[in-house]
Parts: sequence; C-alpha cells; structure tokens
Amino acid sequence: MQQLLDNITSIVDLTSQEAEKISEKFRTFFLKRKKDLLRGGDICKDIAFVSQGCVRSYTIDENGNEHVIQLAFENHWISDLYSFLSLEPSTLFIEAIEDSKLLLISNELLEQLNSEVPKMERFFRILIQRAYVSTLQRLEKSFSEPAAIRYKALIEKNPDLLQRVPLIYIASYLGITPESLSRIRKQRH
Amino acid sequence: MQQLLDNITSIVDLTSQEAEKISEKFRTFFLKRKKDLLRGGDICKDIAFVSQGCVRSYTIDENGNEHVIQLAFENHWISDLYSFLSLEPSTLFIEAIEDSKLLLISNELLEQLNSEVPKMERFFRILIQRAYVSTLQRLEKSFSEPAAIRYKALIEKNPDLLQRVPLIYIASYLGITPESLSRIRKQRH
DNA sequence: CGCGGGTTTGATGATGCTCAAGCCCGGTGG
DNA sequence: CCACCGGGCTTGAGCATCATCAAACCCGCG
Repeated sequence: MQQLLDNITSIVDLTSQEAEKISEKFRTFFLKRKKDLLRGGDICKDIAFVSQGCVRSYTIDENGNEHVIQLAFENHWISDLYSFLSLEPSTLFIEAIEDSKLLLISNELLEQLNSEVPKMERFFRILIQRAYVSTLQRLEKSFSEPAAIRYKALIEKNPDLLQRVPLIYIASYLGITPESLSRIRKQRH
Repeated sequence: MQQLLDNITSIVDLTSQEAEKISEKFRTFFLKRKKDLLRGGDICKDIAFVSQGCVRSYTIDENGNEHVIQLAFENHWISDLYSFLSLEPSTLFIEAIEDSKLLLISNELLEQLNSEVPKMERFFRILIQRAYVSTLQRLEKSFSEPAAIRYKALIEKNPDLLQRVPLIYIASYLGITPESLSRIRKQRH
C-alpha cells in the first residue's frame, strides 16, 4: 500500500490524513497468471494499480485476432477507462501475464475519494494526460517507423520486457504478427 | 464565448460567476489559413478552443515527412499537451486549414482558473480521458483494419471532412500517403 | 496565361500478413 | 521417470497492402 502512496506522491503531495483516506478505499486482489480481471462485454468496475507482477489489456477484433493495448508492470495503472467511466460494456480484456498483486478501486469509491481528497482528481488528470501523450506518440511512431525500429526502441526502453513478456504479446503491442517479430529479431546481430 | 461555455457545460454545470471567471481568462485569436499557432521547437503556451474554422496538428519525422496527429473543427480543443504541461519544447506544429477563430488560454491562467473554479479540473480530466480513449481506438484500428476501411469509417463519421480538409491531410491522419488514398478512393463506387 | 498546390496514375519494391509446417521446451499424467 | 502433449517460437513460400519515385493532370488564382 505504501507503494501506491509513493506512486501518488510522485505527482501530488499528500497529508497523512489524505493518505489514510486513499489507503482505505483500495482493496488488494491477487490475480493468477492467465486469469482475467476483466472480460470483454462486462462492465469495468475497477481501476487497477499493479503492485507486483505484470498485466496486459487487449481487444479481440472481428476476425478473432487479439491486439495488445497496454502492458503494465509494477507501479503502473491499468483499466478500461472507457467502460469504467461510461459504465458501458467493455471491449477490452485484462489478463495477468505473471501472478500479480493488484490494488483495486471501484467507480463509487473513486467518486467518494475524489470529493474527499480533491487532489486525487488532479492526480488522475495528470496520469491520464501522460497516458494520452504516450499513446499519441505510439500512434505516430506506428505511422512513421517500421516495426524493426519500434521494436528496438521498445526493448531499449524496457529491457526486462524480454525476460517477462512472451514475444507474441510484444509483437501484438507493436501491431505486428509473431512471425514478423521473429524475422525482425533474426536480422542484424 | 457562449459557444465555449456551452461546450464546458455539456460536461460540468457552471454557475454564472464561474462562467464569468472562465470567460475572462480566454482570449480570442484569429488564425489565417496556412498560418501557425505553434511551431515545433517552441513551447506550447496555450490550449486552443476552435470557435470557427478548422485546425490541424502534425509532426515532422526524421525523413521530413509530416504526420497529422489531430484535426479539430469548431467546438473542439487542440494543443500540444505534452509541451503545454511540461514546458518542454514542442514536437508538434499547429496550423489552420481554414481561416479560424480560436479561444486561447495560457498555462498560467489555466492554473489560476483551476484553483478558482475547481470544476475545470474535472472538465479537463474528462476531456482528456475522451481524447485518450479515442486515440487508443485509433491505434487499435490502425493495427487491425486496412486503410480502406478506416477511410470509409472516418468519412461516414465526419462527412464534411471531404468538403473542408484536403485529401493529403486526411491521408496523413490515416497514416498513409496521398497516392494510396487516391487509389483507395478510386476502387468501389 | 501560367504558376503551383492538390490530386491522380503508373511502375516497381518494401514491409508485413497468411497459411502451413516444424522445432523447442517445460509441465503433466501415467 | 519418461512420454507426450501444447504453448511459444521459428521458418518458408506466396500474397496483400502500402510506399516510393516519377510524371501528368486539374483548376483556382494572381
């Protein structure tokens, strides 16, 4: 739980009372490898902070192909924001890649928290801003750079990805097939 | 200015005092076709609400190719959020496609506004959330669907695009070249 | 009238996909 | 303890999509 508070205070300051109010709204949840936190079609009732482990979100398109939207290691957040906020059925699946420990907060408790600790509104705004900016960059790179370069950049920025995430998910995150990634990896060095 | 307030109250309620405080922080700015609001390398000092006209943001990659990031008509917002919030030099250009009327708010005035009218924090959080979600969908579609289908969907959702935005920018927004878009348009009907 | 931006057309090639097959290896059950 | 899965990864052949380069076209506007 301290880990969560550290994550929040890296963006906004908290008094100990505020920290207390935050802590009591989150609940711990253990998710085994390959198990779902969210299934497409369900309503996404929680936002998750990854305390330990590794989690991915993905969609399944009309042809039945998976597309990894997000990869979240420790100290990152994951959710289907659209469903969480609109209360519409989700189009995303969220699944553990490793046995993971999550801290969850529900929609209702987040509403409460936002009114009790207005700073949290700011915190989440900044969190979402960063996610938005990085998604725009990801989009732009996917238009301007071939997959080989995006792969190299991804691994350099995140070396433990290779140890912890199967290549099929890395390929999907990059928007290519496992076969293409395999061929990319074979080239050069 | 009423247009701006309408846009805000479509998401959060405002008292007339709050509306007043908001109005006085924005300034009107006319931007001629082909003129820049922001140049890459500069710091993005304002967020813009498009009151009339049409504006685009784009990057220029290492090879000198432009990539349209955003297209904003009336009642939409545009900025380089990354630069605006971090005060780092921008990587984006923002340019008018049509003669446009913008309402601008600077970083400092927005800070003030956020503290005077805390609802604005909420408003912008929701605005950014929506932008984030739609960018994620755009990314996923660009991985899962060929350009021809994305083009069709874009035009159906936004028919006046064809009247108002040159095809080169539409192509770029879709992540393809003008030549490819031309060929897509030639096929089927 | 001619310039120039936007669009089209054609030829060729790169990137990445599909389908099919095989390999490697860790886990499970007999 | 071994045999046999089965998931993850690789390899190959052929193909779709889209890019590149070069040229021509169209048309509004100075």
